[in-house]
Amino acid sequence: MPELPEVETCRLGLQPHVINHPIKQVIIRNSRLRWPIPIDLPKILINQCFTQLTRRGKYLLFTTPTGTLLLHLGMSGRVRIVPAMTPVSKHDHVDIVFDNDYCLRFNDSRRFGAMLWYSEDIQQHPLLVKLGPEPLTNDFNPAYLYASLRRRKQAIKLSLMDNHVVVGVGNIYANEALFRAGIHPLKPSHKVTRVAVSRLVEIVKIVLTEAIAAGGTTLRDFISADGSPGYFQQTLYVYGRGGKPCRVCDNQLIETRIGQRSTVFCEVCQK
DNA sequence: AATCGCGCCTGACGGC
DNA sequence: TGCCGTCAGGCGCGAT
Repeated sequence: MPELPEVETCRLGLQPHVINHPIKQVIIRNSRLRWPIPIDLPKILINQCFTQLTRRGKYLLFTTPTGTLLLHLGMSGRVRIVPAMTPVSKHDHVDIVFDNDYCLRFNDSRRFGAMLWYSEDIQQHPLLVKLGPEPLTNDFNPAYLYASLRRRKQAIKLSLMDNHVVVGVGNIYANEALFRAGIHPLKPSHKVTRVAVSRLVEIVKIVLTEAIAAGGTTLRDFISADGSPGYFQQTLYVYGRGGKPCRVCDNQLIETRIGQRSTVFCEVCQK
């Protein structure tokens, strides 16, 4: 389940292998992802190069001179760079083959992912245009978040996971950031104090940055491996630890559901 | 505009 | 061993 740090790690790992390598073949074995892969994608991409690989939220954006390939990994999506001759495995849905006979291979068992083409300004794409700020930029700052939360009565955890508020904070990091900021996940958004909002902004940035740094250690063998997810290398305080003792105060962690998502917190440390 | 619940999908896991 | 139900979860979307 890639969160922003995994997507960023993926971007950094892919970059040297996909930029400025002419594409000679595109193989679509299964086009039924969240939305169908455009049928004419091979025709569009062949003989082009990706000139840039960027990220917006959890979307990877492969720029070409004629448009942008948009890739989302959903829950189970993985991309690897492998020799084009490598035998395919179950759920290997797409190969983008470069002229050096390596290919970008997309595998996605649950098919929540997406691969789309957009020939206009990608930032205006319907899936991107309404997204909130990137968490690691200065657009995500205490003044912005406080103003944004004031209009919202829903649980702070839901706001934090809402792409209109800030992108890239999924369930794992929402749980972790709220714990580390000492904020109860059910607290109504507009009741979180200025001070707590400031702390939350800072913590979100720290948690994500740490995770990206941890992911970086797996980059070395990116070509062969499906890099193990960065968050496993990060100490998790609450996620997946319901019923276990809090790492800070030893009190038993509470597990509940907020918006159909598993939520773990410490009722002593989080107010 | 905010908010809520639904559904897409497969693999892992527990119970019998 | 096998079958079946349940859970996991990003996130767009439609309804309110």
